[in-house]
Amino acid sequence: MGSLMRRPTIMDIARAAGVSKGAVSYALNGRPGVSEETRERILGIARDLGWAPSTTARALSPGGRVGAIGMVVDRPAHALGVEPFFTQLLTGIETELASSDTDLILRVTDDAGAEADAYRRWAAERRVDGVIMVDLRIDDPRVALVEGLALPAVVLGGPGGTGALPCLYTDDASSVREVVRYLAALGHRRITRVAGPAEFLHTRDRTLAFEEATAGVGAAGDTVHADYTGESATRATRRLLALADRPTALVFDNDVMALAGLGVAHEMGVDVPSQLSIVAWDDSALCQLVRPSLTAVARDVVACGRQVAGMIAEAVGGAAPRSRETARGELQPRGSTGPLEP
Amino acid sequence: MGSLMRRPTIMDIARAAGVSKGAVSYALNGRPGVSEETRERILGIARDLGWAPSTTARALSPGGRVGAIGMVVDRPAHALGVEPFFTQLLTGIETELASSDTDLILRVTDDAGAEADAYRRWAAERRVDGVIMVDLRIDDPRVALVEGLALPAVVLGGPGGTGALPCLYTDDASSVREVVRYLAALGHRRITRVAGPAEFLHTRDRTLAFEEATAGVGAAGDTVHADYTGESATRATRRLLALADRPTALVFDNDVMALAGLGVAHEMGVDVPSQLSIVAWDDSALCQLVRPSLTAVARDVVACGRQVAGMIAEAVGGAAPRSRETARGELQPRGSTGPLEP
DNA sequence: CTCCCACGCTGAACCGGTTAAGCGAACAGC
DNA sequence: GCTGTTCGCTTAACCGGTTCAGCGTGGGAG
Repeated sequence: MGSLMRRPTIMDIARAAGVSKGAVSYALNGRPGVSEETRERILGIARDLGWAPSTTARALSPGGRVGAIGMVVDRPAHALGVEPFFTQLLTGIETELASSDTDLILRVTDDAGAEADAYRRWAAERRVDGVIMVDLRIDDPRVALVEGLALPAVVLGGPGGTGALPCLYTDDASSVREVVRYLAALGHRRITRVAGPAEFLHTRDRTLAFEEATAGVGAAGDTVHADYTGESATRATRRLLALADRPTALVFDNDVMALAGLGVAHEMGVDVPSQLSIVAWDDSALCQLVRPSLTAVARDVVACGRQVAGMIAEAVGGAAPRSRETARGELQPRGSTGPLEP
Repeated sequence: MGSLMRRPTIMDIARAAGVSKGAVSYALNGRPGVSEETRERILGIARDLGWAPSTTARALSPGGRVGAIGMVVDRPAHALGVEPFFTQLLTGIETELASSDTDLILRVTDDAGAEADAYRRWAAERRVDGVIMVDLRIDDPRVALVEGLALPAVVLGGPGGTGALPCLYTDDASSVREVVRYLAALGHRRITRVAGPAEFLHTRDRTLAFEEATAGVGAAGDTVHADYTGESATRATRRLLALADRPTALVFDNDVMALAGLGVAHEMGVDVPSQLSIVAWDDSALCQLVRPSLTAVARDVVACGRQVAGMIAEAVGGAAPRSRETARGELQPRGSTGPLEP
């Protein structure tokens, strides 16, 4: 009864029950091969002994799971530093994975080559059962790579451009329309969007929808690109607000950039919202802490994380990959938007 | 060759080289037991075949590395959502681990029991080579648990209260003194600190240092506790600013709470900095994006992450555990602090 | 020439599970 | 009463590595 007891194995259970190793395995996995009576007895002993399966050993048998999902986040460190989106996504994924005793292996890289290497290594070493892919790019080479590795995967993004991989997508276009109509109704006719990097698929989708929607309400709808960091948004906003016919409304592709934009407006003496309206794409606590509070397109990112984790669990289980749609973002009007007051 | 080649095992290498399984193992692990010539040949074949070790199999036999470090973050989801600290730490850890092909296994839980379970399971199944412990509490039971599990570990926090575990600590006390002297020099005599949860060790250390420092300059130095979220700080700040003799300076234990405090001041018509000075403990891009920009105690959290990852790598390698000190936080004066103007 | 040891390698056990094959007993069908 | 089947379990191989004991060989020392 020492302090450093070896943890029980199925062999220990077998000895205690007076049966063979195999019988214990059948019993514990709910498979036929043992009588109901013996099964009960074995389960009881396992419980008494505090037995827990060794995923490591299980993974070794053909077709076994290793009990881990991989995710690579390929963003420059400074971009990741402040963005709530990522942390919220992580939280959602974790809560879902925890329920099935699955670990998340996370890798943060700052170049695409390292990301590809991670997938290759994970597949070769059987370190993960599947991967979650985020930040889908246009013609993303990772899709073919992961398909080639025969690694179960779910893409957060799309639809489209994900090959045969199932994806979890959002109807960004309708949220874009909602935002544009809302701003148009407030009287705005020069609306500029400070978007994320052009290579992201969802950036392009939003841009197309934005152009269509602004044209639809007879407004000028330009898009400039930044990289999700506050600094990049600060530069872009300074330039935009210095224009002769500066926009009267700005839509930022994330909350950090919107925050930066608000700061620049303040610094340049442009009042929000009487002279400039600001909309943030992702909502987070930040948007409500700042004054004026930021009107935002709120998505339940935590729920997204849960969903995508559920999907990868299914895919790992061998289910047919079926793409799903998340709840679309909803506009949360707050203090940073309003009618123009000359 | 076929599209779906089974990945090579050491047995395949052994066959190709005409030697035994054991010899291949010795050769690949750089251990004595094979001639230099044979080793070269085996390594060449392994390279040609594209062999990669199966961590799963390796973990099964006693004494092998699995190439993964575990970290549990036990904070309520909403608290984690916005805080840059965590993401920056993660980034630092990752950059360091990536250089040694080590994976990070991350678990986000919201109760201490689940955290303990994670350590136990990881240790029992040999899923990780070591763990990084954050958010050290007073009389933290995790220390004894992890020591008992004989799991290599490094604590981010301390010094003190970490038993025999090595830790990476910061001299918070001197930063506290710097902040208090700075505020006192500006004329502040009622300084209140909105701290993190009282159960964290670093919270207590800062509180003690704060009481001493404020007493030293003849100022009133109260501490109230919040939970690092914007909401909790909003409530606390509203209460504090409504007091008859309200504080003239507030020190918040993280950037998100400082942001919330700034919002409340604005909402209550208290001008920052002419009527109220605000200091944020951790610095981040947020502090510079907001107006007025927030005076902050800047620590290089990314560097902390790198350091702690380096330390756990050492500990896993069997090196003697030696605690280290990180660079202390430096005060970054910005727009949110200034002399009182009646 | 002999003895001993170091070297380089082999064979087999082992880690903790899963699973196919086999086997005796009970039981049903004809 | 004999055959065939099903049930309940055992045996043993297997997953992909690591590691220890053993063994033949060659070389140096005496």
